[in-house]
Order: sequence, then structure tokens, then C-alpha cells
Amino acid sequence: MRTKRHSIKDIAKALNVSATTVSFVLNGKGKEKKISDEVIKRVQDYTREINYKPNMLARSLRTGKTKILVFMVEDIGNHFFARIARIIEDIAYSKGYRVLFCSNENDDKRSRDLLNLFFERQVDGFIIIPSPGIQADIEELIKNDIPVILFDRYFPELDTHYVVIDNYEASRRATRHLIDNGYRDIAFITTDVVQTQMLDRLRGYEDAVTEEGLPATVLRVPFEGTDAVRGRGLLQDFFTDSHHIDSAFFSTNYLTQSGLEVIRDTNVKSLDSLGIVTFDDNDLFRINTPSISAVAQPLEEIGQELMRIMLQLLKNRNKSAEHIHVTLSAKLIRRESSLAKERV
Amino acid sequence: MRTKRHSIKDIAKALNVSATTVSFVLNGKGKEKKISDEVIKRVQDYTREINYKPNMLARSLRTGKTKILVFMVEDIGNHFFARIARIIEDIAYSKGYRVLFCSNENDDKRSRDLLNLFFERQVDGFIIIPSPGIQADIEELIKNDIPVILFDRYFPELDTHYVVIDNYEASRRATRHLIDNGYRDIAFITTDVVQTQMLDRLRGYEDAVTEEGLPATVLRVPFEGTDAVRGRGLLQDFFTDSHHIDSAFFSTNYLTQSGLEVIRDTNVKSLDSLGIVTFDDNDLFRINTPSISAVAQPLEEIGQELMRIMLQLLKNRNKSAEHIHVTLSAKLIRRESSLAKERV
DNA sequence: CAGCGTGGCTAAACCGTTTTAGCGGGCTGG
DNA sequence: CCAGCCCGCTAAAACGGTTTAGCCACGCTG
Repeated sequence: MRTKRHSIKDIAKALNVSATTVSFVLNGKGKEKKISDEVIKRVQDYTREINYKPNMLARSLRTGKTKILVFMVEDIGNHFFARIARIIEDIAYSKGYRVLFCSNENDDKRSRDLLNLFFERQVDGFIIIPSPGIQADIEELIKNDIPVILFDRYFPELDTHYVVIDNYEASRRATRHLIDNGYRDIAFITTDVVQTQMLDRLRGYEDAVTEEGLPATVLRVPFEGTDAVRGRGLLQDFFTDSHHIDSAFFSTNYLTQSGLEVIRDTNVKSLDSLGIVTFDDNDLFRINTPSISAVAQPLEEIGQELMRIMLQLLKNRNKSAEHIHVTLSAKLIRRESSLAKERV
Repeated sequence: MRTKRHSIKDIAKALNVSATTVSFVLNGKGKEKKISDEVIKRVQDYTREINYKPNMLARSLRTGKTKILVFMVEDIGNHFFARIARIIEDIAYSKGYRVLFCSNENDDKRSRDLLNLFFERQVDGFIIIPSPGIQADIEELIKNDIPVILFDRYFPELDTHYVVIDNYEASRRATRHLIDNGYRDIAFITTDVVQTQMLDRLRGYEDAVTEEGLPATVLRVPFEGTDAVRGRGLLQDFFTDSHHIDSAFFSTNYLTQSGLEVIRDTNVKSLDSLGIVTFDDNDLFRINTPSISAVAQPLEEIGQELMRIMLQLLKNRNKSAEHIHVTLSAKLIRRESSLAKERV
């Protein structure tokens, strides 16, 4: 029953040809290397018959390429990351690359472990949403000449390739949109994460409200627990206590989900009168009653840019050109939740 | 700037010792192999200084072990799977194994691709929730003498190691619980997946209601789309049309979430009068108002059993003993949603 | 002083591929 | 008639580790 894995040498022996010949045929270089049609056929038939699968470790060791990319995000379960993952996977696949996904939960130790794991296994490139404290590890990768692209957030002090959106501008416009619809007491509900993307969103909000002489109310929910319950307690207290609030701008989608549930379950506020905008769109917000206005990041474009850069880096492995910085702009999708309403 | 990756030979050359010596020291066999303390120290200091990371491809090629396990489920974003994943990861980690997670979305092609990807890369073992049509591929793995354990569901016609829960009994008890609390028209809301776990849950429900002469109403929601919106349309229609229903038993957690949202948003039924039980507990159900009764699978135990078996298989790689079948029992957690209520 | 053990190290084989260099034989052209 | 070319194939090195077998020098024993 127990079958030893087949190797090229086994095949060569069985067919009375050399390992070289088998390798040529299996790599589609039969014609080019002047192997006779007869031998090509014999090799192909036999390998198919025994269901031969090459040992990629050996191949990668020899070629120096694994044809594997790593896509590391905060939480691959999050809709925003999952969507981009799928886009990237499709492009990568069509170019002969496989993609491994992993979540770092924005934790440095976990990030480091994962980077190490894959670095040691010689993956060809990394697309990363960095946790706050792994700047040095990223630098180390780059020193080793391995393609790294950051996205969603980056390190201002470290020159790397990255793809982000203009969070400041998007946040500012979303806030203005609430103001334009008559809301005057806008809460900004965000995480305690102090990385570029969140800081920019906060600044966008703050500038928009202060320009109009409106008050700024910020709730920072610690990043912990699982999405389903993250910050429910804090949110509940906040909405119960802050009666002055007439609208809320959520800086990230999982907070919005918790927020909506809290509001609905506790009836502290009426969803129909509260103005709501969220960062990062998803189906739930579209289908929700009322539908929720959202800052939609250009997922398709982000994924495409990431892979465009990655493939370029993989091609020009030698010459290290300038670092590429891409900043895309997000789109505000206006839905029921943020439009001017009858005031009570 | 560009640094070639360090190899053991580089280190050996730099320190004027042999590669063998370096390897011994790095593997902690210095003492055992009678390497002098002085040399051990020099090697350790130097490797630390240059931040040497071994090439795991080369190591694995030689040793035949990658120290990597694969954990493949339907959707790693799902709470139930994610929890088990974490438990497994912790145990594996403590034994020197890393775990790679992946989602097959219950799709055969995707499953096959993933199995192939990792098989070719020589991972040491698989823990799998199989999609319906990959029986042959699983068999192939087993033929190649690589440890495979199925869980959550299995192939009745294929003898493999597996860990499951007694879905029939759990489902039966959950249904009986609703009956005992006075519900007489219980809907069973499930997926169109026809694998063991779902079939058993269905049978459990059917037997429980027919024994009492109660009607059986089954809604099958196709497995597609993303969790957030899966089956919303169908569920909405169902609850709108089926006015006779006084309770619902959901066969899987994401359907419950969609169901709750639909009921809440459309007000077709009152959450307070409807009896509800769901398969697979999570924080949301606990915190929900009303809190939702759930069949809680013993996550910790499942994870531990899986790893216990896996480690055993990895140890006794040679002798193929009997296939191990573990069936655990689930616990019904009674909460507000299923208790006898004032009837209107 | 032969023989033996042991401390401290290393040469070389090996894992399964890819790839470079090249071999022998038949055919062609000058 | 032979130089040169093409055809069809192969030997061997290389990738970066691990592991087996064994070398040499030294001290100790009998």
C-alpha cells in the first residue's frame, strides 16, 4: 500500500532514459532539446500513469524560485482584505504564482514569526499590511533583496514600495458629506491603532469639523477580541452617554458592524435619525435597512496595482530602481444612512 | 545594499571551520558531537551577528520533513473553524510544527489545487474538512503515506482517520428541546450541502419532529456568496411566507446570522416570540438580545483530538495501524431564544 | 612501545531537481 | 574523404543543508 514518492530518477530508470531527458520533457522543453517524439510520448504517458508530482522543494532549491507569494493582512476574515486577496490570487495564478494568505492580527510577534517562516522557505515576494513594530523586519527582507510591497498603511520613516489610498482626503470628504446633510455633532469612532491609515482618517475628520466650528468627538476602541464582539461594551456606553451626537463616522468596517448591532439591540439611538458613514463598504451595508453610506476603497484597483508592482519587481530582480508609491482615491457611496432627514 | 543570503558554507569559510561543524552547532548538537566550547561560541556569535536564517528548502529536502501541517477548512473566516485553527496552531507550535491555514470554500477544484500545492511542497500532514468530491485525492495522499485526518465530515465509503461530533444526536436533542418548550412548528434551515454532517443534522431534526407527529419544514439555502449576504433573499421570502412557523433551528452559524438580521430588519416575525436554536455557538449569539440557544461543539476537545492523532501519526510514520475514528458529543446551551414563552 | 580510547574536527555522500557541457553517429558539402 | 553540423541524448555539477564514516593527535594502559 505504502508507495514511495516517485522521483525523476525512478522514472528515468523505468524508461531507460536519463533523468535529464525526463526533466526536459516534463518542463515542456522536449522539442527545443531535440528529444524524439517517441521518447516524449513515453515519458508523458508514464508520468501520467503513475501520477507523478515533482518535488517542489528540490526544484526551488535548484532554481532559487518558489513561485509563491505571501499576502499578509490584519485579518483575512475581514471582508475588505478578503476581497483584495481574491483579486491578487487571480492575477498571481494567471502568472504561475500561488499565494499564501495569513493574518497577523496586527501583532508584532505574530508578524515576525510569519515573515520568518516564509523567508526561510524562500517565498518569492511579500505583500504586507504591516503591524506597527515590524519596520526592522521589513528592512531586513529588503536588504535580502526580496520584493516587499506594503499596503493600506506604511512607515513614513522607511522608504518602501507601497499602495495606499488617500485616507485624509476620503475621511475629510465623508465628514463634509455629513455636515452638508445637516449633521452638526459628528462622532468619529475609531481604533486605538496609531498607524498612518488611521491617523490620516482622524486628521481628515478633525479638519473637516473644526473648519466648520463643529465639535470633535472621538471614541477609540481598543483592537482586541474577535470582530463579532469587538468593542461592544464601549460602544454601548458611548451611545448611551453621548445623547448630543447626531451622527457617527466609523473608521473601519468591523466597528460599524458592532456599532449597528449595539444601536439596534439597545435602542439607545434611532437608526433612522442617526447619520452614519463608514469606512470600507461591503454587501451588508448595502443591504442593511437603512442602507449605510460608505467610503469604498477601490479594491480592484488596489489589487491590480499591488500585483503590477510585484510582477515588475519579480522581473527586474537585479536592478533596484526607485521605490514605487501609489496613492489611490476612495469613493464615497451615498446611501440612506447619511442623507438629510426629517429632524425630530 | 543587496546582500546575498548567507549559507552554512559562507559561515564555515568565514570562521575557518567545516560546514559540518557549523551544522552541528546550529542544531544544538555541539556538545554531543564534541565540538569545543570555543568553536561553539564563535559559531553562535557569528551566526547571530549576521542574522543567519537557514534555508528550510535545503534542510527539508535532506531530512524529508518540513515541519509544516496544513489545516484546510471551508472558510477560515468562520468563527467555528477559526477557533479550532487557533487551538491546533498552539499545540502544533509547541511541538515544533507550523500550521498553514487555507479555505477551500467547499469547492472541489480549489481543494484539489491546495492539496496539490502542499503535497508538492512536502508538508508533513493534513487536517482537512473535505469538499464533497475530493475523495480520490484524499485517497491519493494516503497512498503516499502522508498523514491525513478529516474532521467535521467524512466519506462513509472511505476509511480514514477522522474526528467528528455526533451530529444526529445533537440535532435531535436540540429539536426535542424546542418541542419540550412548547414549539410545535419548527423549521429546519440548512444548506444544500449533502455531506455527512448536514445529513445527520437533518435526520436528527426529522426524527425528532416526526416522532411527535409534528410537521417538518426544511429550507435549503444554496452555499454561495459571502457569509454576510448568504441566502438573505431566500430567508426573507421564507419567513415572509411561512407564517405558521413558531420556531427555527439553523444548521450552521452563518445562516443564523443572516436569519437574525433578516428577521430583525423586516419585522416579519417577532424575535421575542420565535423559538430559535442554532448549530455552532459564538460570542454574538451569547450577547444577542435575546441570547440565542446553540449547539456548541467542543472546540477545545476537537482541536486536541486532532493534534493528538496527528502527532501520533507523525511519530509512527512506518506502521499503518487501524484508522482512528473519534466521535465527540456536542453540548446544547439553553438561552433565552428557545425557552417557553408567553404565547400571543 | 603497541594498542586503544577519546576529544575535536572534517570529507563526502545524499536529498530531487535543473542546467551546462558535451558525446557519438549520421549526413552534407566542398 | 574529411570537416563540420545536426540530431538525440546523457554525465555531472550545482542548489544548501544533514548525516555518516572516519581521520589525526594525544594520553593512558598493560
